Order: sequence, then structure tokens, then C-alpha cells
Amino acid sequence: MGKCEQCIVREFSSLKALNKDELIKLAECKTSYTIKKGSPIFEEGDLVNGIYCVTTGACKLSKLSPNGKDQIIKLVKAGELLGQRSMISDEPANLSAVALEDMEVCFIPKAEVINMFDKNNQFSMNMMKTICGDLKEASEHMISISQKTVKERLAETLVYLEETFGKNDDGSLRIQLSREELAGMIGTATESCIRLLSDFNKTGLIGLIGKKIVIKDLAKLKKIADIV
Amino acid sequence: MGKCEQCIVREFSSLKALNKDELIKLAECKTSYTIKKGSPIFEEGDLVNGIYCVTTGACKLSKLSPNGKDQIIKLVKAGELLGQRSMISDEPANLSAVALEDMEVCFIPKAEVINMFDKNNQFSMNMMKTICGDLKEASEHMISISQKTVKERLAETLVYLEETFGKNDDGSLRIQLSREELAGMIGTATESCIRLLSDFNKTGLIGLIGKKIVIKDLAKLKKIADIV
DNA sequence: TTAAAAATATGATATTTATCATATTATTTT
DNA sequence: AAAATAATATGATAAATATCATATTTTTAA
Repeated sequence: MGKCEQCIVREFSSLKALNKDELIKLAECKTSYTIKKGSPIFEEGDLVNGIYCVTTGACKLSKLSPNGKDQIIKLVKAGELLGQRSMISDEPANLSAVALEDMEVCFIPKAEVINMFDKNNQFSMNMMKTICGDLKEASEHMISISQKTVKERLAETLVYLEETFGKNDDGSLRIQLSREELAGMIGTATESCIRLLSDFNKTGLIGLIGKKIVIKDLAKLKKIADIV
Repeated sequence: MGKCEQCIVREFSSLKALNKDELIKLAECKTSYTIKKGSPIFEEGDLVNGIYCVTTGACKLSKLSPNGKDQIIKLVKAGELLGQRSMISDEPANLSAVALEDMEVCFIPKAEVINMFDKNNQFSMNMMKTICGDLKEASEHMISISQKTVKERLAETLVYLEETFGKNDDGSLRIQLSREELAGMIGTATESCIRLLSDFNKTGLIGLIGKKIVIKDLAKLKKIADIV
């Protein structure tokens, strides 16, 4: 059983408010899981009776629509928590969490989280702030979908992916999304997404190495995305 | 100065967790405001140093986009709170709150809210649940904008408006939105919204009395919106 | 009350984006 | 390694929606 005390990722989430004793207690009640790329951590409709702390890897939070399209609401990376919404609301998850790469996550049962809420105000305040941040992002994402063109949203998303997940040695985006997943983030048809990537490639904004994407002109992409 | 104890709307928000003493204390520190239809309660960029409790009336939370369109993120009605996101995040508001009808609101300063967070866990838990609910709604709204047609979204919104705000004696929607505002909720051009209302009118789904809208076939609208 | 302004309505057209069809390339399975 | 499958790519078209123009109605202000 790993020690939460020595786990650096806790510094990046609400858990940073916990003191030594609380971390020791946390280490005793948590369960660690390894999740293979493509596997779900939880699925739409599951009762998530606690929260997951992502130690390594990243996942997507998405919802399958009746027409078969998977809309990606948010990407969650190492250091972030997962499942708070469902746990706090006491409702089944409205989104599925699926690993985009191999992951390690720690599950913290609800009773323990609630206990920490009660005893550590800074922890609950941090959690509130995180959720408020998510809410702000959701509003902005909504406006972006409703008022920007697909081209602008693709540019915006590519910039976000590079700035959030970094790049490999060959300059390609570290986080590997299929074209279908990228389309799901943008809220467009897969073909439209592929077509625009192709355009960006032709105009030198990006490079395409197989299915890998290299950002070649970040400044111009930002300009297209209208994020100055 | 009104007594919070005797104010029924508190039962509809996180404030329901407060006990008698807390309500008396609240009544002492709150400030009441009257807001005329069309006036802002706060605007994008304002630091909202507390929360507003809506006593009567309703308002829209919206964001003005660079192209001049006002995207409506959420409607807030009597009984609900306003400004939590900004207050909790300690950030300027990312949305403007503008009265859709004459309103009465009570402002509760941040210090008092934080104090209640610390002393009353149920209150902070309620607040978290509300914000989580908002987050869920935002996700669903996002999916709706990205995967449903304008027609489906208009149907969905009309159903929502009748079910949430009720109707007048003549059967028209109680909440009065301009076509432009309705378009802003749906995320479409005003003309497109007007055109579809006209279609719905011609096919007997709704009636149009001047600018008022009467829902005539709720079941069929729900079917169009795909909310069974 | 009348003139001016704003909101609603509708037609014509342009633009954006989705869909369908079909290659081409990459990946997996046998 | 070859066959099968899946992912990516691109063209041709259709559908949805935005935009522009202009008329009509409603509201506001002089």
C-alpha cells in the first residue's frame, strides 16, 4: 500500500489541504487500481461511491448520445480528482470516465471524504473551488461550441492539448487522441475534424506524422481560435 | 429590514440548512435590493463579494461574445442563489446577471457566507450539491447544443420554460423572453429562432399572441426535443 | 397622436457542416 | 506474412443554419 504522504500528485488537488495525520488515515482506506488504456474507470449510470485520485495517466469524461456520438466534456490528468460530482450529488454518474492511456488511480470511499469535509474546512473549500472552476470551464466550452466555428474550436483544442499535456521529443502532442475523440471534444463530425486537420497541415499550422499531430505555428492557431 | 426567518424562499436553496439563530444573524447582515427589469445585478468582470438570494423575479446569466451575441447560460428564479461561483472562486464574475422581470434580491456578504460554511456543514454540503447540479446541467446543455438541431433545442427550451416558470391565465409562458433572448438560450441566430417559432405556430405546436408564446402540444414538443 | 425606434417576421441567398461514398493507410488477428 | 479490420483521408453532395435584405408590427419617445 503506497503512502499518500509521499505521493506528490496530492499537491495538485484539493487533497493538498490534508495534514500528516489525515494523509496517514487516507493511505489506510484508499484502494489503488491500474486501468488499461481504453478501459472505463466508471460508466454513465454507475453509482460512484467515492472519489478517484489520478496518480498517473489521463482519461476522458464523456457522454454517449442517442445518435451514437461520444461527446467529450473534459479531460482529466494526473493530480486531478474524478467522480466528485456524482459522489456529492448522490446520483449515478452522468458521464463515463475512460482511460486515454494506462492509468493508476486511488479510490477514496465516500465516508472518508465526507469525514474529511467535516473535519477540514480548507479541504471542502478547495473542493468547492475546483467544482466552481469546472463550472466556469463548462460555461466557456458551451459558449465556444455555440458561437465559434468548427475551425476555431479545433484550433482552440489543439492549443489546449499542447499547453495542458505537453509534447513528445518529436514535437507531437503527448496526449494521443483518435480523430474521432478529437471530433468528440470539438463537437463535430469525425470527417469534418479530419478535413480541417488536413487543411491545417497544408497551410503549415500543424504537421501530421501518421496519426500524430505536431503543432507548428502555435501563435497562428491561437489567433484563429481568438484566444489572442 | 425583513426577517430571513419568515422568508419562505430560503426553503428552496442551500439556506434551508440554517437554524433560527443563524437566520437571525443573517437578517442582520444582509442588504435588500430592488432591481428593475433589464437592469444588471452584477456584470461580467465584477467582483461579487458575496451571494444574492433571489426573493422575487427571475434573471438570466449570460455572456456577451465578441461577435455581439449574448449567450444565456442559465435562468435563475426566486428561491435560488446567485454569485456563488464568483464568490467561492475569488474571481470576477464570468457571466452577467440581468433581471428578466422586476426583482427583489438579498445580498449576503462573503464573510458571513464563509462563516456559515465553517459552522454549518450541512449548509456547505447543500451549496456543493447545488453547484454540482449546475455542473451536470451545464454538461447536458453542452451536449444538447453540440448534438441536437436548433429545432430540437427550441422544443426542449419551450418545454423547460413552461415547466419551470409556468403559464399565465391566457396559457402563455409566464416568463417573458424576447426572441433574441430565446435565441441566446438555444445558441442560434435570432432569425432562425423566429422562423422556427413560426413553423411551430403553423403546425399547431404553439400559438403566438403577439410576442407571447402559448404551448399547445407539450407532448409533441417533448417528442421533438427527444425528452420522451 | 404621431414620429421614431425597436422587435418581430419572412424571403433569398450564402456559408458551414453533416452525411454518404469510397479510397488509402495503419493496425490487429489468424 | 497475409487477410481482416479499423482508422484516416478525401470527394461529392445534402442538409442545416447564418446572413443580408426588407417588410410588418409593436413599443417608446417626442
